[in-house]
Amino acid sequence: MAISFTEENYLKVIHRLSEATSEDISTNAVAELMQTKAASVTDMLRKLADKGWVNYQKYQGVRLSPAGEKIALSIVRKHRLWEVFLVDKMGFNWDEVHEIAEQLEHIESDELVQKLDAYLGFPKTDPHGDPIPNKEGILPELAYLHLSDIKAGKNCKLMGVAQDSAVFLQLLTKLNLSLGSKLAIMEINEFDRSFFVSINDAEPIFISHEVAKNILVKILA
Amino acid sequence: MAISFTEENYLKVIHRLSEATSEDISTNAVAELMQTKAASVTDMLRKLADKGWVNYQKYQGVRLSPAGEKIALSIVRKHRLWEVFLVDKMGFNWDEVHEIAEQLEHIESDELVQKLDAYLGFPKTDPHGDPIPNKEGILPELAYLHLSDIKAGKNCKLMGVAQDSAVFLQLLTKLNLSLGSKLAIMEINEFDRSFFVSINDAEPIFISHEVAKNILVKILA
DNA sequence: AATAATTTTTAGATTAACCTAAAAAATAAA
DNA sequence: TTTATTTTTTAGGTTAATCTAAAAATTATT
Repeated sequence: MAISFTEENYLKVIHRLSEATSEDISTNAVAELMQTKAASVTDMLRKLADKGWVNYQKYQGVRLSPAGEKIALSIVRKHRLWEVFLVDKMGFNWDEVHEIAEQLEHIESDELVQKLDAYLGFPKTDPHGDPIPNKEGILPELAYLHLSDIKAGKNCKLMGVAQDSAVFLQLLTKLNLSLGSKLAIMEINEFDRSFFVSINDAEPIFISHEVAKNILVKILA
Repeated sequence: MAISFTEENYLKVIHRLSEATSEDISTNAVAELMQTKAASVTDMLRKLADKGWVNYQKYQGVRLSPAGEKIALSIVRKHRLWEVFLVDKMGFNWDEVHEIAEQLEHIESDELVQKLDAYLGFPKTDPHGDPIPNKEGILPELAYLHLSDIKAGKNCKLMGVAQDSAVFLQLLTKLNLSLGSKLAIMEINEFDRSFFVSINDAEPIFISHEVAKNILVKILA
């Protein structure tokens, strides 16, 4: 069954919201991420339900059906593979690729995706550390922790970010933080919950709680 | 001014038709290439004229304005660069890339186009021998001849094709013809105007006039 | 030059995706 | 448990791109 760019974007957004919760997704939540009005979302949800891609009962919220989940994952897969392409092959910075990948993710050609994957060396994550679903749509659960949840005294490694916005990524770059950076938490300030950390063994600096919340790490042994 | 995929496709089609003639382009000609109805074309031509991309007087046909020409050339540029990418980097055959490039040509990012161009080594032609317009939209005029116009006894080199359809390209591949192939015209049959040619010095074979018409060559000294 | 044939345009509808404003349902607060 | 608030849906419209059928203009043919 044919699918439009818009429908793909709705499925992607519902998928994204579903990752954060096991509850049904509200019309308003979808509207906000889609940058549209709730009334438009209601129309679209009915349509997506007719096509069998979501389960939707009015006033009860929405969740993806298995068919919808499969489509959403294939879009996420394409988005993240193209991001790897843009950074690794085209030389873009990690804060520059999101918008372009938003376009490229809609290119339709299974064969291209497969060849691209091979060309990139079957990457496991995108330039922000987000896992790339495989061909079967299986998304490896990477159980990373938010830096904001780590205790003082720990050493950890930056494995990903919880947000892809250009301003946030540019800030990380300014702080000399990128995938793989080593973080030694010297101190956490009670007052504003800011972190005093040494990055790659350099002089420690301050990182706001807001930033720490959006940094994903694993603790080093 | 914002432009839609559809508008881009209309400009591209008008550009393509304009290459073959200096006359104004008819509504019907556009309708045929756009696979749509003449009435729809009329609507769109008025809109494109309002936006300043074409010159259009009703019943008198249409031609691109300088602004429209610029847009059309940038789409052609992207289409051909992506085709090179698909063949050279992704390993597709020359008959497999047209449809995918039709999608990729609408990706919006000047920076990506520039980086892609560099990554591909600033190619001068696409995998079918068609010239790639440069950043300024200047399209080198490659004055190739149709094989059907060459006299018996001549030696020439295959420089391009006048048609990108998969069936045609697959036939060429079957005949062992590709960009750069050497063609020695042994004989031209008066009856059906078919060509008896030796390809890369192999045993001569027959090529129909229809095929010869769509092969672009330059004569070897 | 008049008629026939073809091409192009207009008129009026349709579909997808969106909107605003009002009504209905669900949830929270008094 | 009523009342107030918030969320969601319905109703009715808009815009872009398309369509069919009919009218108008152009071109070709006697």
